[in-house]
Amino acid sequence: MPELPEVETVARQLAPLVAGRRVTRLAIHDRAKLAPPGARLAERTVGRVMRVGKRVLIELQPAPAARGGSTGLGAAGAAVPGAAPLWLAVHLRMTGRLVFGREIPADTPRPHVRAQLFLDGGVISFIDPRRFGTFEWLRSPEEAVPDAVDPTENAFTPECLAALLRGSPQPLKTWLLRQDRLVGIGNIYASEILWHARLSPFRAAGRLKRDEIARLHAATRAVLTAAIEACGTTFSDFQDAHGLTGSYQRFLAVYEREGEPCLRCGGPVARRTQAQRSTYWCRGCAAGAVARGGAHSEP
DNA sequence: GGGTACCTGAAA
DNA sequence: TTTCAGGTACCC
Repeated sequence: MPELPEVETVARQLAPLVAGRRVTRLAIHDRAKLAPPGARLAERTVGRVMRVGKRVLIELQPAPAARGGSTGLGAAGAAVPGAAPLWLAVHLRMTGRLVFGREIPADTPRPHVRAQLFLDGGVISFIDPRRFGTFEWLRSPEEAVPDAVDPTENAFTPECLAALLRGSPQPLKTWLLRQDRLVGIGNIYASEILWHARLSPFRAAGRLKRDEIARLHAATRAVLTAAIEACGTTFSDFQDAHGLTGSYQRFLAVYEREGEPCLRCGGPVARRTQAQRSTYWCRGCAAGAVARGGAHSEP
């Protein structure tokens, strides 16, 4: 379930459930996707849980006994095992989910449970049918910060967006999926954002006019904000006791609505494969922008 | 850039 | 049986 709003939702919902709990052990049920942490895990305490880009970061604070010096160094200057900060960075990719459960499950994990972090009074399970998800150990959250702008942050302004777009010949939809310019937008929200901005997915990203960039900026902010408020978009309805679900699917304007009437003009929603992914858009609504800005192989 | 690969399950 | 799926790394 992972675009920016879904990952943000996971981090927000997980944080209060796990903060302050003591770590007991980590279990990897899948082939090793995660190297040993290189530091002691037991006796650490879960600290912050946050989203960075599309990843969830879980802070594992040093064990109290090892916390004596804030430097994490012993008297001889050697690193004290367990004293260094440690962060578990999880990328959910296509089908990954992080679920917190209060009961410790039996030794035989449920299907698709690839890893579990056992805590006092509960367990964080990583469930991932397609096994695309990834784990990584970090020493600080800064290591996860991508060289790209987070569209929910204040630094994301129309001027910032204009600078990012400048010179790119890529079609807008493809450009929005890049993670090295703006982080967090995936296949659902790319189509949704462009519909709200009344822009064709096939326009060259670097050729937008000032007012079009303003519309794209506003739509990006509005769609992501609304999706976060709705706790993201959920299609499959797993019935876990503590599974996370969102409700933004009720607000989707074009995604998976091929042939249905456009909510704005009533024309049919179109679908076309673009860079091996489905793009949904309304020809009629995007046509105005095309007429003014010039088509980029508009079908 | 585009194409392919990584995986599995659901739906057509 | 084939196609499609919320992502990204890697190949020419």
